[in-house]
Amino acid sequence: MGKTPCCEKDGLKKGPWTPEEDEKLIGYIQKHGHGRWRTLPKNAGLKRCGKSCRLRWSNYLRPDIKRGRFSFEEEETIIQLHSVLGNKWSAIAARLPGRTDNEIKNYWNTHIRKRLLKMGIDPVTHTQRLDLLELSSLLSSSLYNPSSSHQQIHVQNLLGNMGPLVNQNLLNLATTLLSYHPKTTSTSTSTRFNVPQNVQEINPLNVHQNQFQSFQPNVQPCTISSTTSNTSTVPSYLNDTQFMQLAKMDPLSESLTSCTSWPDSSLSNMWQNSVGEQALFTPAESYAAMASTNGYLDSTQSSSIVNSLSENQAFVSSEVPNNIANMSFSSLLSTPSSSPHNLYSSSTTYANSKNTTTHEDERDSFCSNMFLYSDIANYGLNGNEFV
DNA sequence: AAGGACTCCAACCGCAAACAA
DNA sequence: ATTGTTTGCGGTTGGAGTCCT
Repeated sequence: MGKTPCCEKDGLKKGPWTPEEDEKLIGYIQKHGHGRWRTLPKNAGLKRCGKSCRLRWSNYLRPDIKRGRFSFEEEETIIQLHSVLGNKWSAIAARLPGRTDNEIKNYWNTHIRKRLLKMGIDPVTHTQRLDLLELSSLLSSSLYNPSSSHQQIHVQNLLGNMGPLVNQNLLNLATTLLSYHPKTTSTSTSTRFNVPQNVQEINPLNVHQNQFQSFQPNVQPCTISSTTSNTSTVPSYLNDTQFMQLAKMDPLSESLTSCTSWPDSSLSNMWQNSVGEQALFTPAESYAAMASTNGYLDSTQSSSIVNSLSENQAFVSSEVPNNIANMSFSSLLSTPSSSPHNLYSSSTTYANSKNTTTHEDERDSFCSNMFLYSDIANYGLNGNEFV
């Protein structure tokens, strides 16, 4: 099945197209249609190969091509489709009217891919990068296991290997956590940690709820507004301790994952004190986040939950001060150390960000939220089931 | 102001599937 | 069924434009 390369004949032009060539090509196709691409250039008076003409037409000159920057909706579609289709650019392009596979491919490689890497998301698998999960787990266990000096070395090696993907905030935090172990120091909680100022500004709950809901309308965020919510599905016989015990025994149990509000207990107070009045997490999700950092779970349970929670995982525990509790792991990933990371903030809710939030900044936030919930979509579960 | 580094994207290349004879 | 041709696709490259020092 030989193939004679159509472009190897002498005298055929390569490289950028001139306006005159474009004109000739457009004129010919409008008059005759493209017909056979191989014979087109000769008929149209172009010193180009048919392949080059086809590419120029389909990627640039076609009248139905939409030019200009990608909209949020288009970006959302690309990411969503890529998580299902992979690098099937033509299949993705078929779902985006006016966009070409080449354009989408370029946009993915130059913008989206980099942004995902920045957020610690593997652009191939669309999941949290394993090395970062491992770091998360190690940091957590180092916090609550004073004898894990070998793990501290491991963490430091890991940080070293991650190179440019780790920003100064993460290094500072890791150093701080490893230096000031809560169980090995006798200082008060308030002085135990030396968290960089800009880290304290990160609030994982300032998400774009509208975007989230439009992306995954069947998932309803759980709002914890009252400790005695009458929407509670927690069995009424469960008190604080029993809730914790049940969660400890079987954190993925149906009775817990179906909880939409807290038992009437100090648990909810603790959680709300940590994250504020409006929380997007169910009690079970919140518990899982706390339990995984408190070491209540074994490694399998922990990693399962951390995987499920994805971006939602927060370093929350009664022993961790609020400024750390409010911080999601991914929010520490590589960003210019001179500017606060606004991964979870909108331009209107981020109190300490500059008012001149850029389009790219908004996309960062938008993107992160989409991935947060595209994982849920992948599991085919609703918000209360995915713990 | 200069030039080196970096980014972005149009265009190219090679492969394989689809089609035609 | 076989062989040659066309088309489509995804990865890669080159160079223009921009940024940084």
